[in-house]
This record gives sequence, structure tokens and C-alpha cells, in this order.
Amino acid sequence: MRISAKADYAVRAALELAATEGDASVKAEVIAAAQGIPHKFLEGILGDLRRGGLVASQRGGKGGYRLARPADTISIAEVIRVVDGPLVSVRGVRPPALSYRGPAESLLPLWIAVRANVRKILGEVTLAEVAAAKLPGDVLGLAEDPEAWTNP
Amino acid sequence: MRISAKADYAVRAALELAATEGDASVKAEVIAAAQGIPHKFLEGILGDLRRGGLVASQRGGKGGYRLARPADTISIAEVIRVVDGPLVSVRGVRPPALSYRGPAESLLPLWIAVRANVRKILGEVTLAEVAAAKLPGDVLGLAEDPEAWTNP
DNA sequence: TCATTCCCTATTTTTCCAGTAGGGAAAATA
DNA sequence: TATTTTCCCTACTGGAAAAATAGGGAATGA
Repeated sequence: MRISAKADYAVRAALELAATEGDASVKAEVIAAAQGIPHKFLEGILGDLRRGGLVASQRGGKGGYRLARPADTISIAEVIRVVDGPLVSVRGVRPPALSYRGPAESLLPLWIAVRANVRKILGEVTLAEVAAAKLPGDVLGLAEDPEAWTNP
Repeated sequence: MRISAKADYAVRAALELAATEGDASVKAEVIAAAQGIPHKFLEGILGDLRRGGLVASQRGGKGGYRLARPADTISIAEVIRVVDGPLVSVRGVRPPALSYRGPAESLLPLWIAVRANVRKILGEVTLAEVAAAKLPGDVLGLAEDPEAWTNP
């Protein structure tokens, strides 16, 4: 299960906006430099976020980007969906559209369970929480287990 | 987050073996037909599973493949790791190797939490359970929630 | 010996990811 | 109005990885 560069970049860009005081606009170039993201590639991503209604933009002199909604109302899952489509897919297909035969029939509910779990985490955590380094208790609990950091 | 065709095929092939009575060998061609997997592609996957120690093979007349260990000792996570490498990665990199700056710093524990959760599910469910359509209670609980089947 | 089946290597085809290029449109500033 | 700044749009490219194919070699049982 791989999280794409696009999704990673999009979340980091959104976090930069979430961390900006007030309604000030931030230029794409500034975000790119702060997070080490290729400038033009980032512009495309910010365009996706804008079309997805998560970000507002302003052209010209003092222009730039800002969040379209308060940072505590935007989940990480939303950001990823806007740039990458479905949160979880199998062979590029979203789970409910899959069909399995024979002993593999119970694979579908298994993928559904995985997806539900991912949704639960990424859907409850907001940009505000990550930007402020204040993850919800249950998520922090999972992340704090030393076992979670071990390799394979 | 995308699960590759290879991982999906590998699990389904392993489930066919898990569902086979006794130690009987199953031919690659039979598995391919049962699950609708391209025969030659499947052969490569079965080779990976064999080199990973999950499957044993036998050449010649009555040859074929069978599980190298009891089906209730092989988790879905093991199967996926053998054919695809790390269970979860960000931009192709496994989470502990990532490094984030500024407001994105808490992204790392978040990815870790997601990974821990995926591991928890796929690591506890065995081939035997899926093949017998008897998923563990907690997994079934997640999968039974109608909410989990809704689209986005 | 012969049919069967796994085994190995190489090659192809396709798809998608990540990144680049160049210019046009809007807005502020002067 | 002219100029600068910045977002905005379209196209495109390179390359890697995913998915699949091809062909023959090596073991095994009959």
C-alpha cells in the first residue's frame, strides 16, 4: 500500500497554509521552498485543491493561496481524496466494485475493513491538529507504540 | 493508498492453496483458471512465494504447489510482504525513513499510526480464516458497518 | 523415453507517476 | 496606462514500475 508523492505533497502544502496566521495568502513558491517540493509540480497540486474547494487563490501582486475553510474542519482524508481520488484501491479499483470467487470471497470484507480503518484515522485527524502537533489521543496511542516504528 | 494487482493475486492464489484439502498439490494452471489470473504472471508470483518460504512446489507429472506451513499460521500481511515488499510506503519510502519540516513534522507519526493499524488487521488475519470465511470478530465488526461500504 | 509441470531469464507492453515548459489571464501597484 | 506579480492552463516528456508474455531448460513421475 503506497501513498503517492502527490498526496504527501498536497498534505504538506495544506499544512503550510494551516500554519499561516490569519487569512494571509502564501505564494506557491514560498510553500515549495519551505517543503522542498518542485514549484511547478506544486502549482498543479494547488490547482487540484482549489478545484476541490479546499483552497482559495488570489492572483497578482499580493496574491497566493489560503485555506477555503478553517483548518480544524479539513481532514487529511479530504486532502488526499481531492488529489488522488479514492483513499484505498485494489488494482486501481475501489473495494466495493471488486468481485471474488471461491475461497477468496471473504477478501472483499477484509479490504473493506482495512479501508474503514484508514478512513477512521485520516478522516478524524484535521490539518489544524497536525499543524499544531496535537494529534488525537487514539492516534497518538498507535504512533507511540515502539513496535509501530520497527521495520518490517 | 493502492494495493497492487500482484499483492491481490498472491493472496488469492494462497487462498486457493489454503482451501485445498490435505497436502494435495495444485497446478498453477488450475489456480489461474479458478481465480482468473494470467497463467504466466501467476507463475512468477508463485515463485516469489516459494522463495519467501510460504509455498512448496513439486515438479513433474503430479506436481504443483502447496502451502509450506499450516494455513492458520500464515497472515495476509506475510503474503503481501513477500511479493510487494513493505506493507505501507510513502513515495516508495517506508515511513521511519521520512523526514518532515515545519508544520508537517507531525505527519510522520500520523503515517506511522496508519501503518500500525493496517499491520494490525492484515497481520492478525490468516489464510485459514479468510478461506473459511471466518474473519476475526473485530475485523468483521469493521466490515459489517454499512458506513464502511459507502462510496467516497 | 516421454509427457508434465515447475523454473528461469528476457522482453514487451502498458500505464501512471513525477516533473517540465511556456505562455495566457487576472490583479495590484505605480 | 504600463508594469510587475502571481496564479492558471495546456501540453508534453522521461522514466520507472506494473502487468503481462515468450520460450526454453530442469526436474519428476509414469
